[in-house]
Amino acid sequence: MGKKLTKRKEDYSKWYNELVVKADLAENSDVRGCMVIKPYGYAIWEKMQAQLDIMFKETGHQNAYFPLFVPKSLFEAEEKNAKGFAKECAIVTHYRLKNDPEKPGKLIVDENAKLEEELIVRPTSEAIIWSTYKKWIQSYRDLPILINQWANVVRWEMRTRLFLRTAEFLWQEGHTAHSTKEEAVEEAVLMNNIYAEFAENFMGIPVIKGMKSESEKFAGAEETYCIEALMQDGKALQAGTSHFLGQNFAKAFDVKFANKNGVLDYVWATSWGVSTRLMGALIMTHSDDNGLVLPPKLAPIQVVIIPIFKSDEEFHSICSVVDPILSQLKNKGISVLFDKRDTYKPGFKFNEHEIKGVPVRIAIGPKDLENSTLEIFRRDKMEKEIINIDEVLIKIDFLINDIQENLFDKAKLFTNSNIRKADTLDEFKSILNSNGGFISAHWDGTSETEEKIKKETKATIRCIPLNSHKEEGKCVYSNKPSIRRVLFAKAY
RNA sequence: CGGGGUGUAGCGUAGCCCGGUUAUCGCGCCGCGUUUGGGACGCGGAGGUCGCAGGUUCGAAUCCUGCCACCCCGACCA
Repeated sequence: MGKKLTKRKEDYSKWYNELVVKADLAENSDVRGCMVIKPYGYAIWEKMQAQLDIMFKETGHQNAYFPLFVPKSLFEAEEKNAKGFAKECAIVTHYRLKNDPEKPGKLIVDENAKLEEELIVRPTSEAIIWSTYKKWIQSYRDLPILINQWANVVRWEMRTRLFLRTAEFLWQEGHTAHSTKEEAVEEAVLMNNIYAEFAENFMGIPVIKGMKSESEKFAGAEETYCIEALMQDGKALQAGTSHFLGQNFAKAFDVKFANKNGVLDYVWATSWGVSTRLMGALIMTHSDDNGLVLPPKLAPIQVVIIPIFKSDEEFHSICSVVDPILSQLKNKGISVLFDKRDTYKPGFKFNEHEIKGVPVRIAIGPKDLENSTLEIFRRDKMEKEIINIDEVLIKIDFLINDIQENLFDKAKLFTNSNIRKADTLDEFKSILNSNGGFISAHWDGTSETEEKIKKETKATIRCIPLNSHKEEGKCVYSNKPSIRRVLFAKAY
């Protein structure tokens, strides 16, 4: 294993992969396209889950759990949705194995145990959930239903990448049912806003809120709202989506309710989700050549304390200084690790915790004991300073807030300075070839043009930004009239 | 599913073209000693069906055939 990571643009994938493995977040598993999330990586995911869960519950949602298997007849009920996912499904066809008569000790599929109806391993749960909602909904008094599910899903992608695109991934999926269109649209927008708030305030990832074009919309949705983020290599990453599903699923699964006037109507729906892909966004937004950089709000270890000692005696003197700091930090709810391992040298520990992105590091040794000082280091700026022991709590408080803010500000500056306007196709192409990033350009609104631009440049419409104002212009490709700019980028 | 590539120790690799002692080196791992304020050093050690199955040959990691797996580029995608 080499010692340094080098994040050159052309090697960005390699850099990313090495980083994920070295920081002990995850690794490729022996199962095709699947990933093992290691304890340290999972701890970050748990922190993200916990925060999202709070935000969902604050907005009236409840958690529930639905089956992993979707009978094919349910799966195909909503045609657009089924068609959209058909090419990437894992399918259960049998329920039993038997001994191979030809090869002792080996097993083969028992053809007698063929399922009457195939089961699809959920690529998303709309079908199974809406078939259930049908039983739950009769009256407007049963609405709204605001449910979220934490689950794994399977999408048989041709090419996979740690966290960004794995055959199996973890996510949350919200599925809500409403009595009016307005309320459902409001819900879809609300959840997109919650995703944006989470991304920016907790992950330190600036995002652009927008709507998907027709061709990028979720299969089965009327509108797809999304948050898009820009990675350090100039490629965009879809970080979360929230869909207004109209009455598509209600019609497909025959979910009707009696309104206040006693008239039957189809239920209005939304669904929304974020996945372990957010981990990829986190890694690619903040990390540097020294390894992972974590925002304090998501760091499993916020502060690491490294003792420097030669003898047991020295170690005990250090402990007498460190112990009160430990308990004070714990009382404040700050997660701290006292790395007292004597099997590794301090220099090794410094590097290890840097690779793992621990925001604040404290080193304390004999010199400090003499002077009542300690060394404090911030991971984001790689700066260290010597402070008096009395100041340590105040300093840590300051750093935890400051690092969180600094990471966001830095990423925001990067994103903002990588949104460029293009008014001709040549300009468009030259931006893509030199800098990457988002390109704000006029578009005639047709899927044909979008497709042609994609073929010619590999860039796609990431979103139609929600905050964009109307502006008369001409489509960068077709020259036809356009009323607003949209954001293009090469995407993950 | 098209086009290209790679399989050698836990990881990364040399050797293959041109067959020939005991399969190379680095990291990691184990033991002992010295070290410990930025990824320690020395000495010793363990670890291999050379992807699998056939074939050619006195002899195969090396040549041939088949199979399998994985990676990269396309199409697909959170």
